[in-house]
Amino acid sequence: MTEQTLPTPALATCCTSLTAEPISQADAQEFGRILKAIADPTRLRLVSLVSAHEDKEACVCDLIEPVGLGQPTVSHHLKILVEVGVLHREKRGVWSYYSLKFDTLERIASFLSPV
Amino acid sequence: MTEQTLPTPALATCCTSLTAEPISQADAQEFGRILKAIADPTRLRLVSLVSAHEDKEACVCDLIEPVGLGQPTVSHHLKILVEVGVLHREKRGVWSYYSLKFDTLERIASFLSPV
DNA sequence: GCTTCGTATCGACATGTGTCAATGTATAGG
DNA sequence: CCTATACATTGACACATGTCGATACGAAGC
Repeated sequence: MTEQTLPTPALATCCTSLTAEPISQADAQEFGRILKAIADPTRLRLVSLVSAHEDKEACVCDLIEPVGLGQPTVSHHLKILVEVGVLHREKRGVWSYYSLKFDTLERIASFLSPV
Repeated sequence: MTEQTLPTPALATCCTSLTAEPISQADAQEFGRILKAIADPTRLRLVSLVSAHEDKEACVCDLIEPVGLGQPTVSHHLKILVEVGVLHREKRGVWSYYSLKFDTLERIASFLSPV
């Protein structure tokens, strides 16, 4: 069964830029939320491992060893990344397969990209 | 007098990508450090306000009111942004003028940008 | 030198965060 | 059913972080 991320809190005109004009408090909150999810070494490695993995997806068991943390901790981090829409989770049988949501990452990248 | 940011911890071949291959623990640490500095609503607004301000620079007194926090708090946030090389600080007389360091922001943006 | 003004630093506090061990849940095989 | 497996959730803990008030610092004007 394919799961869904949070309903994107409707805001931020299609392509808000950090440096073009003073961003709103709401935009700051929203982008801060996503950035906070990425701004952790372990989660950066998780995103990296997932997107570089075979078929561009990975289950939890694929990630535990390379990351070197316990299974609950890895699951915890993955949940955070799914919640902000950086990763996508699809459950097949007993396994949870995680994959990258390109558009979210691209939105952040172009937001940060200076004019 | 013009001040200097931390000596960039030499690593990360010119243009590491988050999604191309599994990033090293060191790269994760380094990019996490910068992202953590940006991943705060207040600091996002500060960066935004600075880069959108007249002459693309601003002193602390310009930022206190729009951000709505105390002066020590604003100084604190600015210091964090300078430490990771997102902002540049130049002291002229009694004022500290902060400006954006484009290259750092661009490095982060291209790091996050999916292939 | 004293005062004033713009910033920086310090100490304290509440809150948030990363981690783990233990436990819960759901799917697949026998 | 019973068990084994893969994962999620919970509770607890140490630690980091955002904020403030108070204070220190340093340049400029008198």
